[in-house]
Amino acid sequence: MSNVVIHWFRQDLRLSDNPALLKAASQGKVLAVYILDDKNAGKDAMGAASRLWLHHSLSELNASLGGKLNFYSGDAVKIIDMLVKHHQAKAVYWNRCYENWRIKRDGLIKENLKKDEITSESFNASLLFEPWETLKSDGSQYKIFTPFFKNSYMGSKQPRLPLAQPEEIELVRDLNSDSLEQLELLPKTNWGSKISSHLQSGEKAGQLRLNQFLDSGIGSYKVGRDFPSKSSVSGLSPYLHFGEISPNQAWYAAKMKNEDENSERFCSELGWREFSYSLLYHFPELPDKNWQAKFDNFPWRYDKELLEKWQKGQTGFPIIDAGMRELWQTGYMHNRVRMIVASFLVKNLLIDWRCGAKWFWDCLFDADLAANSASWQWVAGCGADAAPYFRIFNPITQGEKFDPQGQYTRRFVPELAKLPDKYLFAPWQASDEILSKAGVILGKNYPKPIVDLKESRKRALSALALMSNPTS
DNA sequence: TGAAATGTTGGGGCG
DNA sequence: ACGCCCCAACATTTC
Repeated sequence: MSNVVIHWFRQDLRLSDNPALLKAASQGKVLAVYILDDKNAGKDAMGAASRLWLHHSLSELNASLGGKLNFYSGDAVKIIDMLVKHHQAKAVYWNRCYENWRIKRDGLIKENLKKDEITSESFNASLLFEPWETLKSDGSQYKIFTPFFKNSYMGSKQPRLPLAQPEEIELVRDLNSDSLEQLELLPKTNWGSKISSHLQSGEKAGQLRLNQFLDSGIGSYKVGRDFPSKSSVSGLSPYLHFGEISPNQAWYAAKMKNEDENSERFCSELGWREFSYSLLYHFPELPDKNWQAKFDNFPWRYDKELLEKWQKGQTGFPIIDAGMRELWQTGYMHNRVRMIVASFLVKNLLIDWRCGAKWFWDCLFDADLAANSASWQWVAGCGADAAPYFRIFNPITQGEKFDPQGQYTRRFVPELAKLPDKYLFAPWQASDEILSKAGVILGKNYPKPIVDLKESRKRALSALALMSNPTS
């Protein structure tokens, strides 16, 4: 047997605070691999934006490994087996993932390795606490966020402190591996080249983003995070998703910076990420099935035309269109706006939350099965600790409240840039004179609203009320 | 991590 | 000075 061990990179595309890599580096020569496994992912295979981000992230990781990262594409079960045999590896190390398809696949791989008497060990590198560590005292999972977070994250138990990166990794190359380009992660459309300018992936970029957030964002996080034109949010979601930084690094960096309401709020947002993972782990069908079964017969309306108008940012509601265009153009959407556009799709258009989740899955750099599924279910009202069915955002009010000067909306809906603030979020209410002065022709260079807010709100309320209480 | 409808209060105009 | 109406402004309830 050789002195080769395998470190299998997955959602841990970093060198620092990487328990499995640290272990591997201490055990022998390391064959570092990344496997693009669309076969086992099936319907949960990555979307276009994720792949683009991943491509550049892998490129960065490869560079930091001196070009010695090995790429493969295909069924990881077969590829790991092949690699172990070919290199006579004595051990395989990786950090755990929590999507159902990955859990199943990794379990199978672990079994196979055990049969062949090859050491394998997995670690936690993606969560502050794993789903089986955050159970209630009776062994069941938390269904409400506040006690989940309070008892699991604000008690005596502290998350693991971040680990240093291995001092030295002796890397070995597999000359039969693919090149990064052969994974074909880059989009072939020209959407890809435009959106690439909004992308800074990799561990270094993640650390930089974290430091920028600590310097200029976190100080006003609690209030500022609701305003899409401010840069108070962390912007860390894609880095956390791909493991370019760890939640432990973010958690302790925030706590070290300050222990005030702002850092507390940021940590609780990390908590929501953990809550989503807990939900996904204990209810693997979270991406496909209503967490609350009473929604199973809800009369969603499938309207392709309306769905497409929402996707393209042509709904006639400026704050909605701004958000949807931000998503398409930048691979990102501000959290407050995500809630507004999601509420609009699900409640005003009565379109199934899964249609929205699917679009986000394809368009977001930070697309994350746990967070995306849990958040859509939260907005739709069918999730755990979800928004009550009667909470329906008014896109006019929300725009006025959270983008009062309209910088955000004007940036992504430039055809309305000259409208005065007063009418920016409801252009159809402006007089012909004001509209023409601003160069706006409704139905021509900006759409008329695709639904009546008041009517659609009423329609949603009665449908949801009927579902909640079908007898009355 | 809402919004709209409804209820209450209090100041000002006015006969 | 008084009652009455109007209507913000705020509070409470309901969906």
